[in-house]
Amino acid sequence: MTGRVEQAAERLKALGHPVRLAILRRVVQGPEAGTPAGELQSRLDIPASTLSHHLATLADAGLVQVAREGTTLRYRADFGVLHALTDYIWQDCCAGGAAEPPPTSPCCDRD
Amino acid sequence: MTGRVEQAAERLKALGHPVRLAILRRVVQGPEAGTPAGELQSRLDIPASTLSHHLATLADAGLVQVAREGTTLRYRADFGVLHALTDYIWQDCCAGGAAEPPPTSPCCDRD
DNA sequence: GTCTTAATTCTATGTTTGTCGAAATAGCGT
DNA sequence: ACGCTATTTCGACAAACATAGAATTAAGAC
Repeated sequence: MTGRVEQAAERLKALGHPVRLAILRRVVQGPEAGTPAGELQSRLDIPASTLSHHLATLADAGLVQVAREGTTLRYRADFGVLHALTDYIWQDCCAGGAAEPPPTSPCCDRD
Repeated sequence: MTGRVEQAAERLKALGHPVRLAILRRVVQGPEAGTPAGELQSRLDIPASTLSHHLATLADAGLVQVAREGTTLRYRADFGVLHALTDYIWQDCCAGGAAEPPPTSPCCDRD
């Protein structure tokens, strides 16, 4: 029974590593059906075991999902979870503050 | 010369801890001038040294700012940085993907 | 069954983190 | 200067994390 805060923390921590951020980026930019681990490995040029470890961290946090296709495993991003996470930051963690209206709003007025 | 990815990772990692998330929440909900460390300590009921350690992590990441006021140190959230971080996730890390339009937009349509 | 490819799990090692009591520092009042 | 309060820094320790080579599992082709 992990609480909401713990879950958000786990996900943020999972994102909190340069290599995992790079992995996520590649996964996001890859095909919607998912990117094979092997392709990530050759693109990012890191040992397979290290990559696998990071992928497991991301998958455990729910940020990516896996699907087997023959001998290859395809990883794809879970945008819903990612979304819920950024929402959490503003709506659950940072709501109700004196400085509530941020300098610029979170997404809709970037120009 | 820390790159953009490394900086984002550092900030996400700083947020990736339940206690620090709780600290940030309190800081956000506190006065705009900043919340004294002592008040955070009594509210969160953790040892002062532990709190100080977490505050340093948040401050090093740039998520909170400190200002001295006599003997007390007031911590306040840096909404700009927080904002830049959630923006980074969608605009730099997750841009250009097949599933680019998220299920719901990051902030402006929550009802 | 054997071979090959894809990826994970095992094992080991060094590094970083989290915790917190004790000691040190910073500022203010007297 | 002295005492008092607020907060940090030090020191120690266990736990978790990151890395990566070696061994293993999984699936398909022959």
